[in-house]
Amino acid sequence: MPTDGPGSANPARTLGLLWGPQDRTGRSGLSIRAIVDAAVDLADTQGMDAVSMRQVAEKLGVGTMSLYTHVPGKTELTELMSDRALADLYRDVDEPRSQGDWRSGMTFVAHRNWDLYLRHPWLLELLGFRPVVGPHLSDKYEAELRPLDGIGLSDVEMDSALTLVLTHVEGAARAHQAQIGARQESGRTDAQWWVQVGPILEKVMDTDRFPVSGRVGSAAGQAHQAPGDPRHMLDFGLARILDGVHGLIGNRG
Amino acid sequence: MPTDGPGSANPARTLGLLWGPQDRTGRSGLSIRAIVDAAVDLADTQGMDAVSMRQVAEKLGVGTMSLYTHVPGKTELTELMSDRALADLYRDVDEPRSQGDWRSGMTFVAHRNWDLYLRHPWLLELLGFRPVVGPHLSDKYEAELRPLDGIGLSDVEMDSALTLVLTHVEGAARAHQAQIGARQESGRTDAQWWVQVGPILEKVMDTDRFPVSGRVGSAAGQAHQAPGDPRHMLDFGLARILDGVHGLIGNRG
DNA sequence: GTCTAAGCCGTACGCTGTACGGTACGACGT
DNA sequence: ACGTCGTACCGTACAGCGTACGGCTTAGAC
Repeated sequence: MPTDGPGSANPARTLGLLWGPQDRTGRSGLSIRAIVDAAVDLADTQGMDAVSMRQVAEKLGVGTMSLYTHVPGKTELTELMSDRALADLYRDVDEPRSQGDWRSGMTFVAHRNWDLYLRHPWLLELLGFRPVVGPHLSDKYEAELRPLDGIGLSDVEMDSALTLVLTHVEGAARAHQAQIGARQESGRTDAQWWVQVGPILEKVMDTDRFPVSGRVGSAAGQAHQAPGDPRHMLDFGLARILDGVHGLIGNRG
Repeated sequence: MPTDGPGSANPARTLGLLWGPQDRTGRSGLSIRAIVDAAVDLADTQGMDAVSMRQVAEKLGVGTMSLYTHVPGKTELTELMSDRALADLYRDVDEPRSQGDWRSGMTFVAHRNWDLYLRHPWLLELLGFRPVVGPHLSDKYEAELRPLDGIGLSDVEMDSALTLVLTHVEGAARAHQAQIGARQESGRTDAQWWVQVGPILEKVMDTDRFPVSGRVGSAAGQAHQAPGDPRHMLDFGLARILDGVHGLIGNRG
């Protein structure tokens, strides 16, 4: 019985919680929705580490164990959180309707997901487990597939292409979050980090052993003033990926 | 002071540990290398959750607090682990030398990283923080840049392209690990999961509201017999990405 | 009014990382 | 050979975690 990391032991139970009514309140006003909202708020403001059953309960003015009346455990709570986080940004399925070409549509999708991760960075810590198919994720999936519909991809290719874009954004967001986190932990900006660490690395990495990476690493470091630039990474990768998808269409004739 | 999540508060200290001598042993045979090896072995066989200071110490037949003589804390230990994990696969910098075209070279790089994550899945849990620039990562960076050298990319583009490929592989590996983890947690295969959950989803997702995703999701589910196919995801994405990079070269003339 | 089910929650257990202070040993100066 | 000192080692303790268990309290059915 792991104490950490989401991943419901009983998917059916979680599905019931996700799709069922979440507003049924008990006699102290407690409800699934209230619990999840409190947890999300805690995660947004103080990070996922602050989301403990004790702290969520305290925020609600309720005993710790009362939460277990409504939620089977922390695993399920985090799964509910990850669906709730999508509620803000994907309320209207129809918004990015088929206006414009597919490329600008997918760019919109990518930036929307980027914003999502900026707003709820803790989502990155919950990902990487069996996808939680909640109502809001379904809306999201529908909305994000539409730009790819009818442009010459097979159904399976549509799914693959979307997954590719979403995975890329997730990776870029993870890199971005890495910078933020490390920055405020060390109290140093990236530029300062580069100034401090750069010389050490140059000393330890003799150019004989690292001819290519010495040159390239310096160039990239100079260009970004940091060990990496997630925002540039997002745009560069998205451009290459969309080019690749374009080629997939073209080759069909 | 966070109790969880790597990210050294003192990067210089970690750098010293990474690049300095790790074999200096005390009077009970304890050394940085021994500690890190024990931790890696624990993570490989029982997952990252099993890597606690107490368990590592017990595995070494040593008191828990003795570890702190050699390692400042768990944060630094995990950083040392992530560099050590690269040791097996990237011992020889020169192996994937400029034989063959760049495309097959990068395919080799991608599969090598895929293998890395299969062998040490816990690496995925440590990523997403400031990159730990250890000696083995430096070897890796050098080796992986070489296929891209001299094919018409700028230095910054070389770095971007490599990052793109590596991020993609990481995402695919994360999806793969999600399947593994959830599978052995629920005791169900993906096919069984699909059989169990599929009907529930079809009932709850009326086709009026989800016209595109209903069709595409079914097709993808049928094709993969699972909510996703990480291995297919790896190949499909890599092909699109390399096509995109090829286009970047071609456009230059 | 009574009974029952469900909501609420205090306590306790085993786990975590690590601060602190004490012990014991290896090396070195004399 | 002997005292001294730095350092390796480690026992204990503390705050925090998820949650099992059992008891209390209350709303609703009859």
